[in-house]
Amino acid sequence: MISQTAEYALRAMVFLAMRNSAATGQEIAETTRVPAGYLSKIMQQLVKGKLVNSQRGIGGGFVLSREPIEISILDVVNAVDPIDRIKSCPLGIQSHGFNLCPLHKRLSEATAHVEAAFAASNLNELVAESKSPLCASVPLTPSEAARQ
Amino acid sequence: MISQTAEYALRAMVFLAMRNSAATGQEIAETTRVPAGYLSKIMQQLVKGKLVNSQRGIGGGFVLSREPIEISILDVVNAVDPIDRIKSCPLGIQSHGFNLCPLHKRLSEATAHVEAAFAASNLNELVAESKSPLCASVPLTPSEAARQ
DNA sequence: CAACAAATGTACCTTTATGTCTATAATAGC
DNA sequence: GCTATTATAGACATAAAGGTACATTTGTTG
Repeated sequence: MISQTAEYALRAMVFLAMRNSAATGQEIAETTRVPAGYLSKIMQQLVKGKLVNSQRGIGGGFVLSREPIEISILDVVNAVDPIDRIKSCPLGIQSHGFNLCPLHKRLSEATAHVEAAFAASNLNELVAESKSPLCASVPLTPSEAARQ
Repeated sequence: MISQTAEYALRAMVFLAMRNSAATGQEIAETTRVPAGYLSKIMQQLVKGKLVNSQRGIGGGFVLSREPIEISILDVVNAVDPIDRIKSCPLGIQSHGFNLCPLHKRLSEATAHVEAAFAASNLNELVAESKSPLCASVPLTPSEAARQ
């Protein structure tokens, strides 16, 4: 449904939303169980997407650039892994203007619905319903780790 | 949203649904603009998934194994590229039984909705609304071809 | 200013998805 | 049985996603 990268980005953003202070890449990586090196790349994308601010040096780290309620799941996903909505049929008929064939109409509708759901949800909701930071307060069992 | 492979599989299935006779891999590939070699692998997956029957030799090819109305988009997608619905939080907490954290709950709901939409749609619908075979009755313009 | 802590940038590696090619096996018609 | 035609199977190639490692830059602190 969403890429691994988007999943990682969402975990990091939810984690940041639960904190009031800056968090280092290391902290985020450990808590959200994302490979540290890879996370740093993702964080850079989030910085470029203006969703987080970064600060180097001691006491530095990453902070949300605006209130959690102002950031949707869609914002996060789009920052790292843009959903490209089907707008014209990939098979290329334009004889009906920009109509899509029935198949691609349905695929496009499904995408649109997911986009709408993601756009309607914000980080504040996710935090408000959480007691523990994400789901990460319990270590993975070996079989769970294998499934990752 | 769906993989390239699933997209190809769907095109092939819609094409088959519009025909009453068997179609060879070559025919399907040309009409649906799928690389012939790759399509043949996909067709094999559809055979294994019991969605189509195959017949070798002269006059052979592929045919739907049951009525188009009996085949959903979800059937096709699952045959080639199983959607793995999030059932337990990938971060591995089970302290609330099998509850998901709010983030993964939403992702799971989005997936479920797409699955339901795909399950509710059948090949017959797609064909009934189509005049031309898929959207493929008009050749691609160079710019469209580039976008593929 | 020196030393350190953190993000940033870059190069490389691994795995998976996508695509190509060739050989093999089955089927029908002759 | 022979041949043409078709699917099947597998090896191989390429591209993209995911992941690792390390050097570089920037800011903070003393």
